[in-house]
Amino acid sequence: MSGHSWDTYSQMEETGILKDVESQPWDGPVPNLHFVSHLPVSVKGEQLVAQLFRCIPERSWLFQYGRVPMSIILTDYVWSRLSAPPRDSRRCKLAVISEATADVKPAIDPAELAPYADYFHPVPVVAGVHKSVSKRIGQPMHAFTAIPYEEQVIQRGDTEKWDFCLRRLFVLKNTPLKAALNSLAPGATSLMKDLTDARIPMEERVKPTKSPRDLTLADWTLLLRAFNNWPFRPEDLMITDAFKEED
Amino acid sequence: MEYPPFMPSSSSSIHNDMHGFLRRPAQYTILPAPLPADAADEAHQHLFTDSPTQDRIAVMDACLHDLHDVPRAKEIFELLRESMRGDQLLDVRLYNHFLQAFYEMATRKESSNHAHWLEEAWILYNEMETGREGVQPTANTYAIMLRMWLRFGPDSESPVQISAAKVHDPMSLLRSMIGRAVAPALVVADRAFTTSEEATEAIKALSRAAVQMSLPSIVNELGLADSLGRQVDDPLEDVPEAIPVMKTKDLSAAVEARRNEDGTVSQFTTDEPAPRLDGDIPFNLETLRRHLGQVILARRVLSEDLVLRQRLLEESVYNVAVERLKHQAELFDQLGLPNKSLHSTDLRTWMWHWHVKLQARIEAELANLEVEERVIARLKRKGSKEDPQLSPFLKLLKPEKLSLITVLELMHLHGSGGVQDGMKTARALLAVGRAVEGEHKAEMCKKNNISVPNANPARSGDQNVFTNLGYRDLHARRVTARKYMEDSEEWTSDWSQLVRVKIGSFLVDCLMDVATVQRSIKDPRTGEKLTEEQPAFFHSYEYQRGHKLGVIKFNPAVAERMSKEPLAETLHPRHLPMLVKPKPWLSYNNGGYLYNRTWAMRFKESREQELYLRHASDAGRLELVFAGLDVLSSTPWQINRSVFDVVLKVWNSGERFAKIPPAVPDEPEPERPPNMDFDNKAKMVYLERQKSWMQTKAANHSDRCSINYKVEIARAFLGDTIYLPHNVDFRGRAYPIPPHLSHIGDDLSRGLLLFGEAKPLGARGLRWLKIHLANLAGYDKASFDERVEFVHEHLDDIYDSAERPLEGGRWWTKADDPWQCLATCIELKAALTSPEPEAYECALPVHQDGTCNGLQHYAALGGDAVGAAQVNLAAADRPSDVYTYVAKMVEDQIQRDLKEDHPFAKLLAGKISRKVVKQTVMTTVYGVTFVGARDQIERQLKDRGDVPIEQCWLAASYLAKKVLASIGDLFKGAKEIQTWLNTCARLVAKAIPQDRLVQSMTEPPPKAKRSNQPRWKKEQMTSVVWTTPLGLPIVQPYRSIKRKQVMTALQTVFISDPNIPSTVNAQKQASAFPPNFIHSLDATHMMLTALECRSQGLTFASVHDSYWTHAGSIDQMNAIIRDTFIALHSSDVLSALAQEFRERYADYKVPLVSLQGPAMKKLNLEGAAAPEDIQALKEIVSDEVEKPEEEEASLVLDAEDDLELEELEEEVKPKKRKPKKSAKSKEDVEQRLAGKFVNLVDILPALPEKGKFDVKAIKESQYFFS
DNA sequence: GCTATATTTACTGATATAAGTAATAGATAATCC
DNA sequence: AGATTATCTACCGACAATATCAGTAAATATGCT
Repeated sequence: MSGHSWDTYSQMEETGILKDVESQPWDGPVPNLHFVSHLPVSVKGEQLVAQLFRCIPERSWLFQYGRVPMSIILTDYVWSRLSAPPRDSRRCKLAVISEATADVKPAIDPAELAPYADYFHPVPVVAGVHKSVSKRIGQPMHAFTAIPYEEQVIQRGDTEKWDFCLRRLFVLKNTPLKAALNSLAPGATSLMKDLTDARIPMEERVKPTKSPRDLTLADWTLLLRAFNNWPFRPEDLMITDAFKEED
Repeated sequence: MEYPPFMPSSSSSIHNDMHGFLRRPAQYTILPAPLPADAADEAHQHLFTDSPTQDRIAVMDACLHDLHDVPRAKEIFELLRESMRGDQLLDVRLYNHFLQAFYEMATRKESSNHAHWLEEAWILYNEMETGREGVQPTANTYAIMLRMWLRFGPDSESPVQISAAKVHDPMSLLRSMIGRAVAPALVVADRAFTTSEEATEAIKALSRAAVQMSLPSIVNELGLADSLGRQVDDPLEDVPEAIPVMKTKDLSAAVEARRNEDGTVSQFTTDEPAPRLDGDIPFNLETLRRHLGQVILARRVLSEDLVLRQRLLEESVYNVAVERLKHQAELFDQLGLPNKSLHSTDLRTWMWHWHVKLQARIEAELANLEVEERVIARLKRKGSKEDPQLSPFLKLLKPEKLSLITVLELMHLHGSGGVQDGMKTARALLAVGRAVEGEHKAEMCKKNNISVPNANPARSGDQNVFTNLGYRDLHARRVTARKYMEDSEEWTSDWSQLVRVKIGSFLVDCLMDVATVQRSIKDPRTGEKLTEEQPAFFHSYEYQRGHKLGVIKFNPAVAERMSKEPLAETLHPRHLPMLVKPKPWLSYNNGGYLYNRTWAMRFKESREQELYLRHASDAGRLELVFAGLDVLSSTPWQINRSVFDVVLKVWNSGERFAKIPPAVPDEPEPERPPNMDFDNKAKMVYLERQKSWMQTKAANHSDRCSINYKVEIARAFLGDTIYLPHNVDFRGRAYPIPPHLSHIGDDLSRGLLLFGEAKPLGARGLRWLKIHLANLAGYDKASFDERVEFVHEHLDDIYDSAERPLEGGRWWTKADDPWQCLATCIELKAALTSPEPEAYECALPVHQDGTCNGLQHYAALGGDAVGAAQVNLAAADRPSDVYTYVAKMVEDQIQRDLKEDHPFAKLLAGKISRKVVKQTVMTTVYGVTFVGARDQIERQLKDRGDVPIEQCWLAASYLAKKVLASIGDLFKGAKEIQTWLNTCARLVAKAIPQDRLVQSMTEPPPKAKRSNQPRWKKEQMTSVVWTTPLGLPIVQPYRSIKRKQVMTALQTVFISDPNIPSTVNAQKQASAFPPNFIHSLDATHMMLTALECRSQGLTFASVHDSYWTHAGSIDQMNAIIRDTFIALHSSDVLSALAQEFRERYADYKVPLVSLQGPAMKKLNLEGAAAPEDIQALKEIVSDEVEKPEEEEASLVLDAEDDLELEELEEEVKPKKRKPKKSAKSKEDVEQRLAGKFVNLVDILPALPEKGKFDVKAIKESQYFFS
């Protein structure tokens, strides 16, 4: 049983372990279920945390029970990506999604989690830096708790669109929006006028020179609204990656 | 051993000659390995040019074109000549080009610059005369200078005074010509003269000079040239090749080109007085050229109208395409429909409009660019690093052509690279750049209307090419033809990847900017119809395993349109069969298509391959390779009309049929499960399905596009005799160059092709036709008699298939190869129902395939009787089937395991079919590993469906071990040889040339850049090179190529610079060597067979190890196949290879550090005498150390640091003496193992012992090839 | 006028990216202390 | 010296990651006598 497998959770339900969990309405109180995880120090860990946040707007996975809080221990590296504010060089897709979906707060003072060897296993092979995965072992750790917002800026069913726009635009994370928009779809530059529309209050408008990395959550929300209203928006948002063919 | 009576044995002299040829003293092409990237020096430039130099040459070439910027060209030219860089690329034709350009500048410019340019020309000519720069005047040179003298010399109407250079009068030029053995007749017929008047003038001038110099023979020759120019064209022109050589008998007797050893034409002699000048027929330059061409090429040149048709075919695609687009657009305009929606749905109309707009845009942008680059050029200092200018390149073609190329290339790339409705940017940019380059080169090829040789140099009736004399003659003729052809062609330089990408990006960027479409959709909310003008293309990115991938995508409106109508417009002439016999291969890059530059070998990204080929070609060692290719290229084909009709019907129906995928998917798109919004698992499954559905759809579409090409090509060539020009891959295997429709293609392509000529079957041929049919139907494991019987039993089905292919029982569609089966059914029925079946003339190719050809060669090499029997090298009553045998071996082992209650044995018992092991057995020749074998078997098990899916993987693991072990047991000889080859390659790849060793130790590490790589690693530049018995040098290309990002208008693209040398990939070199070596052998066998078939008058074609000829000729071909195989393997191929390694790598050293790996030890342990081998290795080491003359072998090289030489010597000396006594101590040996070098040749393992099997036994094996 | 220094520009190399390590995980050569 | 760890994983025939940023080298501007 692995925390990575969706089956694990449905099996837990089947076995009745979660029987005493009371479902709460989304705008109700936090359910009596709390998800705790120590992310594996590997690619899988990053994958998992990203997936979990993306379940929030769809209210899938444990969020069927309501706004289940998550407490997660993770490496400094992943944390910095997850919590990077606008303009930060590490600002990324994950940061925007987590900011949009949940109130993420540090749970433990990172200093309490150091030194690494006192609290964690496995201990790094040697203190020196190795490569890739093993170099991350021994990094300082962070812990946070995320409570999904009652008010979701990502509407149910819109996760795909957010995913799509974020992915495409973060490719050109430091390129002015008016140029970067082009890679969204043919004619997508026309979205720019929605972002600078005179009817929008001045402070809410998004400057065409702003780059994806600098966009605030409000900016993204505006952008996605425009995208959603755009009749020419692309259709297949799910299958967008190139596949390498075999035989 | 004797052939069975029905196999005619060929004349024994041929056999002796071939055996003799294969045992001739070896001639290797040996060149130094490339130097490490950080050690490249000037001397290195001689062999390997760097990219900046290549760019400079290309810019210069482009500047010269149409006198675009002659001063700049000259500037670069002088720089290059001065620095001696890339001088192997500075062809004499380039010098001539400059002379020509100077001449034209002198004639064109109104200003007073005449004298300047003329002076430049004479200076350059004088330089050429000295021969200092490795180039010598050619006929073209003399012609240009003569023309210049006539136009501007003191006797001309407009004399120009030249003071700064020595000017040569006709006498001086003539003297030089004679000195260089250049025939004056060729000079006066040279392409430099554009009109008959000019040529006449030249003849007069030279004649006068000859008279003054008292050279009657020259006077005669020129008189002859004059009269040749007045000959009427030959009325027999169109008679096919059967009448060889020349037309007018008296002329051929009168004129004899005397050829020197190197193939230059020195003189025309005539026994008779010069023919009387015929005043009635005016002198015609073209006529003279054609006649001379025949004399020089010693063969008929192609008739004018055939050439014209081919020329039209090769040059007109773009013209045809543009006409079609235009026509379509006009059609819509004429209909007078302002209706935009109609307008917008037609792809061709769109393309036309893009083309029109793009043309204008290119012109404008190019003008900007030119100004910009001029400014940059003025600002930039000389010598500073600069990107090559683009405008000269873009000026090479007219904007309309650039525009069309861009549009067509982009449309052509639709769906490539696994991108939905789009393409990878990098590929698109390169493709466009390459297309522009190719088109320019083609234009240059077409520029001069030169005679094209027709007949094959290795014509039947010629001297036997395997004899010394015959070979030399072949060589001499080829060199002559080559010189003639090359001197008449424009020289063009190759562009670097960088230039291609930049050109591509310029054009694509323009296109994306201008191309728009009207896109209409229904607003998803309001349902209202919306129309908007949108870009037709857009640039975007996709991700592939977290890696960014730049893509160019089509607007959905365009994509939708494209998925419906496949475009035939994007076909390129280089992708089509030829209407005339391909130009014989005159050298490594001259042959095949008449008006497109084609290479005799397909290179990987490896300059080394090119270099070796060029050297071998220039040294005349490739005669038989070229001759063999010429045989394959000159096999005539035709489209099988009956099959074509059926294909067309099926195609137009759009249905799935006999491997043709349906036009619209026959499976519905997977539905979104309702629970996917909250069930992640369901979502995943859905996405998976969706993805695979899309993939199938894309695959179907690309299949249909490819079939569409085939059908279109077949349609275009219905009723024609066509030819497929061939070249070889780097191992020497031959392939037809046209990629779409050729006999090497899929079943459909093969079914659509027939030999160009039909030949009577005869009794044996009829039998073979039946056997062929059985083979195609999949009934190929039985004896010949049984196969014939099979056909007799299915005659009804066969007749039904032939008569009513679609309406009847469709028996043929169930065959393994349905389309070929249909073709054969039709032929067989036609034969059997004809009044005299045995006299029936049949054009269908009948195949003889080697059974596991790779293993056959291994068995022959190792004299392995057990293996030989398995692959039908030994005679037997019925064919032996390896796959069945191996399956049985595995099954037996499973039965044994069963007794021990092995769980997988229980699961798999009785399920080991032939099919399960087939792929693995086949791929052992390619060195398949355990992992690969397991995957293959897993797939097969899953296919069977009677093994639980979740157990497949482990079961496959269990089976793979057994299968591989069984194969190893069965083909012991093969395994040993494989290991030997692998070990040799591994050692070679780790070896370092001696001079590098000393040098790299001596010179301090360049700029103490922290290198974490040990020096010896960086010095590993040696690829495995060997020479096939036919003389073809083979260079394994595997290196660790470094790619870099380069900036373009759209994005950066990640490309490599093939000119930057990089270290070899030792693992790949080693693992690929066994298959490559075997393939180089089967290629040799095929070539020998092709040559022999030609000399015996058989039509021949091949698909690597499948040899084709007419049914009636099969017996004869079978004899030849066996003869050539025996000849090949009687020459002790492996010893020759070992010997070649010893010579080629004589002074290469292997660092012992790289032999420490377990594989090396294991390899030595695995051998028959494991401990002895180890001991031997140790002995060698101590020998090395003790030999005083082997200084460098005992150099200590620390693995981590680059030590100074002094340090080395100090360290070495004490060690050198010490080990003598303690050589036996294991620790000592091991200690000395680290950080030392041994001679590569000393540690090459001994050849595996050869078994008892005598390869001559195949004479009696019916099923060897069958 | 001319070199020394400051500033700008060009170039190179490193790094992050997405996300069920593409559908899969065992052997082996290479690399670290 | 010996364990650990990246790298394959069937040959050929048709190829191929990229935007951004930090650090450095080179070029230009500024400063100084």
